[in-house]
Amino acid sequence: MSNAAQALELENFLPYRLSILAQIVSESLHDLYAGPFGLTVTQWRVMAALGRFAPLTASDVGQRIVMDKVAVSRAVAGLMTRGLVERATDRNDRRRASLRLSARGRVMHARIVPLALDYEARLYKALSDEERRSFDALSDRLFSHARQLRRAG
Amino acid sequence: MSNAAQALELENFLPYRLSILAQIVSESLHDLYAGPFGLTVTQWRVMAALGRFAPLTASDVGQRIVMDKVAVSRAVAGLMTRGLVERATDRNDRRRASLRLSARGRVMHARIVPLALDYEARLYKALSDEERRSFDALSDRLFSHARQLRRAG
DNA sequence: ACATAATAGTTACATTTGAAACTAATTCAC
DNA sequence: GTGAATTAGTTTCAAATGTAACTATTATGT
Repeated sequence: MSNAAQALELENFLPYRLSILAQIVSESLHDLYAGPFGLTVTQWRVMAALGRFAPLTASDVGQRIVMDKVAVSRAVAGLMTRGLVERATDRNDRRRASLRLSARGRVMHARIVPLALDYEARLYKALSDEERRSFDALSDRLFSHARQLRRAG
Repeated sequence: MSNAAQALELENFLPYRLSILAQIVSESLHDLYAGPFGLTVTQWRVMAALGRFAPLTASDVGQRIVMDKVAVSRAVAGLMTRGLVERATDRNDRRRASLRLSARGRVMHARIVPLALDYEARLYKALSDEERRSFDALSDRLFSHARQLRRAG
């Protein structure tokens, strides 16, 4: 058993590598919709969630996109101000309100989705089809495992 | 050529998946050193860079850990206040200052590194050795490619 | 039925972060 | 050598974010 101190090689350290990869990808994507459409990252994610699963309550949105309720509330407020999202209070439970994209919101969503998918496609060109499937599977396993570790402490 | 609108499935969308994976890993790691040692993510990264490559200028640190100079400046200020980092102005170019961990900083660094490596090891248990090598290689390719795409626009 | 607790969502306050302006020192052009 | 442009790093101000407290409504226990 060696007692030599292990070195932390930041450039090979998985958490660090994941962080900078996610960061550069997120920034690249942000470039596509921030300028032209004036959306923040959180606003775009809310729109993406509503575009796919509406109607959703704010809590549902938060669960979908792993974002706390305050962040969702603020993003929704901004989207409502711009008329991109509509809210309707639930008749049976007036604490809840279901959210959906407005007509304008759907138009914007329909413009952004192809840009986002195109960027994803260009990114995936770094990998062959088989490599892509492999990466997706492995990253899923890492995610599930990271979540377990977090719960376990 | 299909003209059917493609759907954006957030849960399968690579940028989104990378984002939440990096986030949960980063938060888990943060739990290890934030409470016990009172460091922010950026402060810890600066310490990690200095622990491995010192002496470095603030700009060098920024390049190593992909962080802008304002963030580095603030992290270093905090670390200096706590006596964890030392600064020495360059004699030949007094704009520059070389940074290194202080004795206290080295002690703290030496305590955190094993915790970080242990977390990484536990995380990697989700994968076999071969899968790990595969994931590392593929994520490297994605990173390089993402950087190229970013430059290209 | 009534008090207590729980849930959905918002608001307020403090901290963090980012962009741009700024200071100081050095290099470059001529 | 002098003025303009660069570079290193800090400060300033505004925007974004997190935590905790808050409002309103519904559910629960007795």
